[in-house]
Amino acid sequence: MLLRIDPSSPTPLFDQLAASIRGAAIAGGVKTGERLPAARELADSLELNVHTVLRAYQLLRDEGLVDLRRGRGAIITDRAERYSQLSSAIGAVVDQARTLDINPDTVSSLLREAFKK
Amino acid sequence: MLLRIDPSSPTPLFDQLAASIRGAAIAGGVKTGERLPAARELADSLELNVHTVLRAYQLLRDEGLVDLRRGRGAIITDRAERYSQLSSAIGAVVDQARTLDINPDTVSSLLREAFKK
DNA sequence: TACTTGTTATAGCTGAACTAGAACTATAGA
DNA sequence: TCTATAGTTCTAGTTCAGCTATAACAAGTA
Repeated sequence: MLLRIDPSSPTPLFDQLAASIRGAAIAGGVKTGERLPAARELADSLELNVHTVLRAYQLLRDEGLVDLRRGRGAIITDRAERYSQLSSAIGAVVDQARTLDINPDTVSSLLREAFKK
Repeated sequence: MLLRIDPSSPTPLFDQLAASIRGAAIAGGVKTGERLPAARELADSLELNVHTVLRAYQLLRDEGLVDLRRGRGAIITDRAERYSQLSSAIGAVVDQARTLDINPDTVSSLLREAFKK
C-alpha cells in the first residue's frame, strides 16, 4: 500500500492520509478484512504524530470504511466496494470539468452546493 | 439574489459567500453582465467584514466567474454557463452517493483524489 | 500475565480565518 | 475636471483548527 503525504499541501495531513487509504482501498491495494499498520508504526514511517494518524483512522471509522478497536488495530470493511461504484460517475465529472477548464476547488464547491439541495 | 451565510459552519465565510454567488449565477439569479453589490455594501447587509467579502470576490475573479475592477465593482462573466453544463454530471454523482449512503465530505475527497490522476 | 494498540487528557506552537481601521488608486459619472 | 465610487494594499489584533509531544489508561491478543 502506497501512502503519500505532502506536508506543504494546504490540505490537513489527517485528510490526506485518510484520502490516501481510501484510494488504496478502492484501487485494491488494501482488501476487505486486511489490517492497516498500527497507528504508532504508521506515524513513525510517515514522520507524523500518532494523533494525526489516529485522527485519520477515526475519520475512516466514522464513514464506515474501517473497523477500529483497541488491541486489534484498524481493519478494512467491505465499504470500499461502494466507493468503487461511485468511480465512474466521479470520473465523468472530472473529465467534463477538465474539458470546461473548471478547477478542482470550484468543482468541489459546486458538488457540496448540489448536496444541499 | 439570495445569499445565505452560516457563521457557525466550519466552512470559511468567504468560501460560503463565493459558493452562494456561484449558485445564484447558475440558477439564473444573477445573469451575465450583471453587477454584484459593492463589497462594503454587501458586507453591511450580511454583517461581515469588507475584507471577507472582497476575498470571496477575488476567489470568483481567480476562477473567472467575475470581472473585478476598481470603481466599477464585480461583474458576472459568461463563465456561469460552463458551470451549468457540469450540473447534470454532478447531479448524477450526488444521486448515486445518496443511494450508496456516502456522505458529502467523503465524495468531495474522492473527487479530489480523482483529479490527481 | 505481558504486549499490543486504540482512547483520552493536557499543553504548547503555528498559521489560517476573520475583524478593524486607514490610506491609496483606477474608474464612472456629473 | 471634480467628485464619489469601489476595489487594492497594509498593518494589526483575536480566535480557532491543525499538529506535535507526553503520558496515563483500557480493551484485546498471545
